[in-house]
Amino acid sequence: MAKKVLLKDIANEVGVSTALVSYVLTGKEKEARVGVEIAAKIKKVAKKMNYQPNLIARSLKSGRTKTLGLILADISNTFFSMLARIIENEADLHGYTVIIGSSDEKIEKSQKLIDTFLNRSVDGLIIVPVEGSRRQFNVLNQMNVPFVLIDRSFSEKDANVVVIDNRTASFNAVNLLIQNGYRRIGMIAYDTDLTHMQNRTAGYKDALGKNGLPLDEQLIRKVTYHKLSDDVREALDYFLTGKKPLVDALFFATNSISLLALKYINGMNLKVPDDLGIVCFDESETYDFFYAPVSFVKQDLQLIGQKAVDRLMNMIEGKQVPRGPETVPATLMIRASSGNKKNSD
Amino acid sequence: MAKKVLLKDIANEVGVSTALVSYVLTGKEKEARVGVEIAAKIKKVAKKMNYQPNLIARSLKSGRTKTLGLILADISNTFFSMLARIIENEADLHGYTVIIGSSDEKIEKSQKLIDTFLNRSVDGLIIVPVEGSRRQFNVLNQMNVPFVLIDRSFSEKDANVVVIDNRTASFNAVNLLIQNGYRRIGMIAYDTDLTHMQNRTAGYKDALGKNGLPLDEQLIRKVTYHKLSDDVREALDYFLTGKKPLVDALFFATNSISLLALKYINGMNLKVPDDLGIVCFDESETYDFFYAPVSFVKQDLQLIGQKAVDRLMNMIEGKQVPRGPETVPATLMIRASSGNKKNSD
DNA sequence: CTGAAAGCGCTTACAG
DNA sequence: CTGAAAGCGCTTACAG
Repeated sequence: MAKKVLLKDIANEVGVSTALVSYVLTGKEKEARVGVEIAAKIKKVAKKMNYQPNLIARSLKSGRTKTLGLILADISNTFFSMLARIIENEADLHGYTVIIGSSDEKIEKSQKLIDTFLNRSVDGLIIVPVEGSRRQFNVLNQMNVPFVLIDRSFSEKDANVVVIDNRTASFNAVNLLIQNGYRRIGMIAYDTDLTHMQNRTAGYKDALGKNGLPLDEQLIRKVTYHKLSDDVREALDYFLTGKKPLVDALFFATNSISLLALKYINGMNLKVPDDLGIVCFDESETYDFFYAPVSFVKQDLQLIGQKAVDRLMNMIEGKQVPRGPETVPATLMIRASSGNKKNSD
Repeated sequence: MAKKVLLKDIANEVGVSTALVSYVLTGKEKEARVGVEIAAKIKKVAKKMNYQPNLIARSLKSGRTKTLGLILADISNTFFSMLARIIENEADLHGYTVIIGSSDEKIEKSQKLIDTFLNRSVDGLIIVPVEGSRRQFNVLNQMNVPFVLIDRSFSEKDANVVVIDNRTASFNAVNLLIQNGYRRIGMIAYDTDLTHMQNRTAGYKDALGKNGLPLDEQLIRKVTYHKLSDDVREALDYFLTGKKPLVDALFFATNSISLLALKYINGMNLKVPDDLGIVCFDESETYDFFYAPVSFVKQDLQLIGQKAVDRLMNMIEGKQVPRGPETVPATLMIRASSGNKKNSD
């Protein structure tokens, strides 16, 4: 690299100490009561020489890097890449840069990313937590590292979480299917203790209960992230390929599940929404292209990203942050896939 | 944050100087000829105390950050988020962390990201260059900053570019349509001087010429990124909504164009591939869901990411890098949307 | 109002 | 084989 211009160069040029230059260039000329003329001259010279501070040096001294670490499940999944984009924008508004990593839903990867980011002295972390990784956050808490969880958490009382109201969102989705005349509604969900899944399942049950429909636990099929494709296929076969289908509608608990399921259903000998009603979770471009445009639960990603960054900023600056999860509303987008199947009844 | 354990702490614990600890922990015990026993002890204690080096301090001293800057057009676009994922993985294999930013195809944003990344002392940059931003790279060259361009460039002679063979890929796509009986083939492309577009257009012309079809410049419609939706719609209306359609097949030059076009065509009163053959550029989940699964040019993103990172690593390490662009092959994925329309002729 | 100096946590020539 | 010390480029109490 070429020789960069340093504080010292400016100091020499102007004929003052580096201290003055530093004060002026970091906006502390008032506190340090730097002479007005000298301050003006320093600014002018700095500009002329196109001075760019060495942020590494500044960080070493200040202990702050103006950098956030963001750990997602998978940046190549649209849901997360959109979130990443928003978080980068929000962070930038506060003068922060973001480092991103994908955990692939694996504890070890998540831990490795946390370690890497801490070694790089990030000022705070935004994390989509992985099943079974609770310990990681106890450690972070002990270390006093500012962090906020997004999308999911481990318990309702977790202090620093920004999530949608999954239970209500899920209730609305399933309730829509019921209102539209479907009666045997199956669900495909992840097999995990994370709260977002728990709540989505709870919302499903709420909707059945509220409408006086019986709960059949067999109609909630659990799938595993690491063999998702097979599991989804198996679940759909279970639901639909018997002599008489077990369900007349399905609710998919995430966009990754939805994508695979829709692809498989696309090749099946049945018609959505007449033979099968569908509501999915999370947005996807593909929903528009399914022959019956897909109804889905839309999360307000902008708001999630914004709240997560705001909250983290407050923690970093040592401000008091309200305890308990921060909940953001979700919207049910009603399209063709969810009925009206039996309006004529 | 909690008190971190420092080199000094280990030195005190073992009863040696920080120099020895540093040598041992950075694998220089051989060169520094540290005693075998003392080395073993240092390692043991470091492990016991869970020492994590302060990478900021190391960077300040060494002048290297083991960080790469990655500037994409838009991380929320699947094409780029998949690429980002691959580049992160590849960089990690070399012990590097990646900072990502989205330029939104704007020169100023791209410049701002470059400045931010340089201030953070990244060791190198991987950049998807923006229309009209050529100057940025002259400056980087002067500053001796290692960087490689991906996906596009400014001229064929550009030294550090990793791209697919766009001209051939495009030729193959259009040639397929012609082989399948289509005769009046339109193209929607970006209005830009960047080489990838130039080459995709050239490939289109090659295919017409090779097959003895006349070139009608009116059938190449140029659209602008910043009003893409309107422009694509306008182009499609031009092509298809006259009394007699002007084309019987269309070639879309990027996935962003493809997505909008397919959505619009989905609502039109015509049948793919019978009334209209289609080939798109770049992969998309949505292509599977279009009623006639879409044929497309598939880039080898893994190879692009890998070559880009490898090349950058070599530059960073001061190795000789071969001049000229590095070209990666593309694959034509043939599905339903591209015909055979007129096989019966 | 301004300068000399310490210090952030490392790495690495240098001396012994 | 090992230690004392300089230095990376900043920031900031301290002294004057």
